[in-house]
Amino acid sequence: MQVFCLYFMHFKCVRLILLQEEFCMLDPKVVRANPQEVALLLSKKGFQFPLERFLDLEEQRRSVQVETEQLQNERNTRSKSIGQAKASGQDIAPLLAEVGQLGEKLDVAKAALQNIQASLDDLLLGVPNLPDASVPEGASEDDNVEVRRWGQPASFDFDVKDHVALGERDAILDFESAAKLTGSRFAVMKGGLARLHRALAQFMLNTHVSDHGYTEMNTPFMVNADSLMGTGQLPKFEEDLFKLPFGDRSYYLIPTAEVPLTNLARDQILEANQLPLKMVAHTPCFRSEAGASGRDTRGMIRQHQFEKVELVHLVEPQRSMEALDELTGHAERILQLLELPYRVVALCGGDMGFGAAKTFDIEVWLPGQDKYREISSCSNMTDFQARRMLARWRNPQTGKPELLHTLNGSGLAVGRTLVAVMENHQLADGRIKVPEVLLPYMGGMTHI
RNA sequence: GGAGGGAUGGCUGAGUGGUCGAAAGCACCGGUCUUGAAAACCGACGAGUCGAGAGGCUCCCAGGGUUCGAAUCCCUGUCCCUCCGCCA
Repeated sequence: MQVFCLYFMHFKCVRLILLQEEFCMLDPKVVRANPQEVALLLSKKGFQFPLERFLDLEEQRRSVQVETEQLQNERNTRSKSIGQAKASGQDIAPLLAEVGQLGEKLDVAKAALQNIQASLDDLLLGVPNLPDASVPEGASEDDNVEVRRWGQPASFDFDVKDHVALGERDAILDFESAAKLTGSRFAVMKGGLARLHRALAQFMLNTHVSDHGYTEMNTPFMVNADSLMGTGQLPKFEEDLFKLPFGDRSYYLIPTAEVPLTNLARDQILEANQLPLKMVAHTPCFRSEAGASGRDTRGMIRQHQFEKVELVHLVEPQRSMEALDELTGHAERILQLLELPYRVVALCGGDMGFGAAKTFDIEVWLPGQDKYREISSCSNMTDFQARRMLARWRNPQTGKPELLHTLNGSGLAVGRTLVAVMENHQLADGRIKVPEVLLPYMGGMTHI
């Protein structure tokens, strides 16, 4: 409780600070106006902003753009006068001669501008979102700050098994078969365990729809490059994705439903009365885990394919930090109903994702590993994704389209939740007790 | 897979080489009227970008091309619709 209060007060301060600071987003204008401050904030995330190069490119862009626009203006004016002369039956030959080399000069200027612009875009697309002022300093997960705990890890009067050992009975969790079918980092589930896995997903989906006011969505599991650009997985993190060549382009398997759900707002202008838009989807997720060889190779914690129930909010900018608390709470509620002890940590700058301004991880207690492990990650992306995908709403106060704020969080990762249920609700004989809230989904099965 | 048609502002939809960033309607916003609201009427009303401002520039699916000048003509691609074939 004490922790909670402290956390809350802290949060209030942060909101105040945010209101004063204009540059809580990665707006080109903002970068231009406060390059030093931006660079400083980004360094909190462990990112070194190429300040010199940016300022240099900006300077070039400015002068070339002015030149180009002047040439265009001249051309437009002259073309217009040719049209008028022609209409009034005058001789236009001398006018045509005058415009002669204007076109060539314009082409040169345009090409130069395009080059500079492309370099600038390249640079800016690779820059992560600015961390919120409340984000703890730090380089790795060791610097994350615990915000609160729920539940008491159970003490067992027998030797606890991890989920891999528990799954060996009758091969209900079968990694060997999966390796035969596909390769490493896949799993086959059987019988009651497969059903429990399905029950978990159904239960989460139902809870978010019925109790938390989300709209259930069903989306494609493959997306195009534009969508991944919008949410920030591309261009920087292509090696984390499964890519499917298709004709002369490629589709990608979604690494999270955040991609299709958030991109629904791409190139849209939403009316204020449509907000907040809260969506939930149950999808498989595919990750190459390129940078994780050797990590979590045992068991179901880190797979190439897993299922997840994902929560996405699209909200007015002023409300986004509030929405992050709400979203995190919705994910937590699933763990509470499943009677799984967990803690919530605020990620430090160095551990945060590319597009996030603020992230809470929820870590569930795993008796088999004797530690808390990530089971959900809830982030406020502020306007970072919205800017990339041009997702906007019409602000009634200004009458103008303005960028939305986007948030997402797992509610929850189904595979990891299954692991947590197995390990936390295991019995001395190696069976698993089905949590009460899942009984309606289990067709009379009380144990597995 | 074959044959056609289409893509224009928040939406519907006109516009086939020269003041077209674009008619009209709807929606939204402001006002008149009303106890209040609705209706009616009047007015404003796309977005981005540069600029202190005046104003400039860009954008009519995307990318190329023709032209002094392209929403409009040509080429390529994407998506949508209709018909035929195939299909869970």
